Amino acid sequence: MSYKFDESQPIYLQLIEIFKTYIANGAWKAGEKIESVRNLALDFAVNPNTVQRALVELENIGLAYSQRTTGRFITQNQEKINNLKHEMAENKTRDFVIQMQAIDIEQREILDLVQRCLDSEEITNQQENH
Amino acid sequence: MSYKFDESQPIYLQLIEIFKTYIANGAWKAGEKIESVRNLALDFAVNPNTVQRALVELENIGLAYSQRTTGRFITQNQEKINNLKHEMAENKTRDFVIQMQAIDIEQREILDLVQRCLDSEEITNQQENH
DNA sequence: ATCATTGTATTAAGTGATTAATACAATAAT
DNA sequence: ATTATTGTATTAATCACTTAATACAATGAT
Repeated sequence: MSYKFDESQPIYLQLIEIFKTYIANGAWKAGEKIESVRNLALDFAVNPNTVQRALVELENIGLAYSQRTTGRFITQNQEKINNLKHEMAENKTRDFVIQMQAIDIEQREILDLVQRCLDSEEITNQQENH
Repeated sequence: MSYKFDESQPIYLQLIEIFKTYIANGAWKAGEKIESVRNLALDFAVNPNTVQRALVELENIGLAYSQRTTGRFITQNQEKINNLKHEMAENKTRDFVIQMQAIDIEQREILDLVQRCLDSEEITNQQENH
């Protein structure tokens, strides 16, 4: 696995975002057991304490739960996962729009840029499928 | 002025982003003198050293220059400012699209979310104009 | 000429994130 | 029963960011 972290932000915050992304996109499914703290630490090449800190946050927001010696699991509440996905999507969209308006990009231009970016990504994906 | 900083990221990096935004949206115009390090530090309620660090970075990327005791100025190269704006817009768009695809949002849904967000922002702006 | 303001530099201290090295308790596997 | 693995907790050390308190040199304003 491995991962390139952004040096400008604490790793545990980036891990939270990564784990939430895994849950939102279905890589980690409802009720599924996730890797142990120690294995995740090996995968991401960070200290187990740093992984632990991120996972505790996942529990605090109800996305995971741990059984002392059995392991850690994703919430079995599928609706909670659906909500997570929708909230992440809306938050990211709002942040994006606010940032674009802050640098004085017009509405039509914002939509055009997104459309153009999606088109170029699509071509990339097609190439990868060959 | 004042500002609420994100605790998850170094302030000097956030200042760089803020200053670049000022240049991109025209709040700080080409050739214009900008406030002194000490005044900016007061405005943003941070240490002068932190402002200095951000401004040095602005110089390193050619967006500003300083005259030892006269003050600091925005680049007089308007094209460089135009390029900054375009690059910021494209980078933010690419980051946004990649993040949305990471949480498995379809292309049409991405565009719909942006459109819906723009619509709601527009209503807000209209209300503010009364 | 004098003084205030400018960018710049230096040193020290404090804070938070991270790593490191352990240790403990509970359960599953053997 | 024994062993390995699990989440969890603790303590110390390191590093980067930030603040703080200065100081210096050059220029504009008076």
